[in-house]
Amino acid sequence: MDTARQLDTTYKAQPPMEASKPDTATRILDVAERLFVEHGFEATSLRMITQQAEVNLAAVNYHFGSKDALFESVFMRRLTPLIAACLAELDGMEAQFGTLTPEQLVMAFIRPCLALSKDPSRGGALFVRLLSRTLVENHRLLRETLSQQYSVFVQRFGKAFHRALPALGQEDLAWRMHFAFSVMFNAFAGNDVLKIFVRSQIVSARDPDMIVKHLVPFVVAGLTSPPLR
Amino acid sequence: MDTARQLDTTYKAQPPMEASKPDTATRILDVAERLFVEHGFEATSLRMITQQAEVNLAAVNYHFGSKDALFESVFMRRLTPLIAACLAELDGMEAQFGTLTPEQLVMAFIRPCLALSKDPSRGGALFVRLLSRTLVENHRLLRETLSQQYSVFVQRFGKAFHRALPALGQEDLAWRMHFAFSVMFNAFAGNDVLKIFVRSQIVSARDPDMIVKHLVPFVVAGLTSPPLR
DNA sequence: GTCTATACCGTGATAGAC
DNA sequence: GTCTATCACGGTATAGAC
Repeated sequence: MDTARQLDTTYKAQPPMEASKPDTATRILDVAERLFVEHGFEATSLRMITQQAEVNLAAVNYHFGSKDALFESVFMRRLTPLIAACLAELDGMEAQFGTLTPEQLVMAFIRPCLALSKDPSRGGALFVRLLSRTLVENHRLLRETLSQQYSVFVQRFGKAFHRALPALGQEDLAWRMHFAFSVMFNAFAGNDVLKIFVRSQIVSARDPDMIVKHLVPFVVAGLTSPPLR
Repeated sequence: MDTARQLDTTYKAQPPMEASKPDTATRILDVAERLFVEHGFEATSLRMITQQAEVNLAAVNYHFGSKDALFESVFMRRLTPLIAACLAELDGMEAQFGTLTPEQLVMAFIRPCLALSKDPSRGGALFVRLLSRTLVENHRLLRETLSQQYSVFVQRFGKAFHRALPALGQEDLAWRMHFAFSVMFNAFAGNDVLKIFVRSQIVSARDPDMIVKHLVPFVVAGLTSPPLR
């Protein structure tokens, strides 16, 4: 078919009615992303993915190697730019303000997350949920890949936090960063820990701006409380 | 075999060398608990469980109905007493001190968790990890069961928090409780959000007392920060 | 290089004999 | 209560078509 089009370009160079299909690998990624978000990793079968993507079952293993590797690809396609955006935001704010306040630091991380959650073309709010949930759940598939690729992120933010909170010792600071990112990832994951027990209409509001409005003061208060001892 | 023993009780009423085996259902529960903690739910097959428990494969479905229901049983065997212990702790402290401080409230929840994590006969630290991780991950298997059975827990603690933090509005309070329990469950889950990125020897310390020492001030600071607006 | 059809083995579940 | 046999479905590997 491609050769035919090349030979006779007058005969519809692009099929007019048929929406220009992305290539096989991209179709798989798009469908897999949606299904992983909707049903979770385990509950999504390769046969569901390949059927909706209109590709052969074996195409997944050909292009990605395994279901695990496919998940990693789906995940990294979004996370890599997000991490870069966070680092850029941090650099930009430090260039503008010098040493940042804890609140500014928290916002340097949160703002790109908010932007991503409002951009449907990059997965939108649903993907932020998948992303956060995967980080919170400490997914076996991502432990090695992430620690190799994104140690810069923690080192960079770690230094910034150390400058913003000079009164804290190394150990104290490490714990607080750990807790702070726990809350933030959990908030974006949208898993209402308390809604498991009782339906709380208030907290289950999915509006990201609403989350941030309450989240930031909580985290900043925890970070800036008096040093231990 | 049972009939033989009943007819001739002189012939070893209890086999002497053989350690008295718990019944089938209990053996399944014990082995399943250990394997679920070690390998996770999906990675643990019924064939692994029944083999180590020395029971037939079909015994699981006979006694529990399904793998999902087995997980629920494993889980509830530990969670039900834990919830009861938290409520008892709260009642006891209120009887002693009247209206509690936010720190006392947090401790009313944390102390029973600590006790459980130090009791190997009830699953110990490993089970607390499974429990917290399951809550954090918002496991599909537990959503309905939990919200039905344990709404008392949130209602009871909600009232106590409301009395301890009278300056906060309903909405503000709900968010802060949500964040507070997020951090606490996450801490006990032992999923170091930051260790995903970089190996932090400091935070990865699994000593529960160490966790609490840093966790409580962080949570209390977040809870007691000035009301919004 | 890409894609397809198909076979393989492990999984959870279940019916029916004992 | 327990066991055997069998089922449909899961991820994966591979041989071969284009």
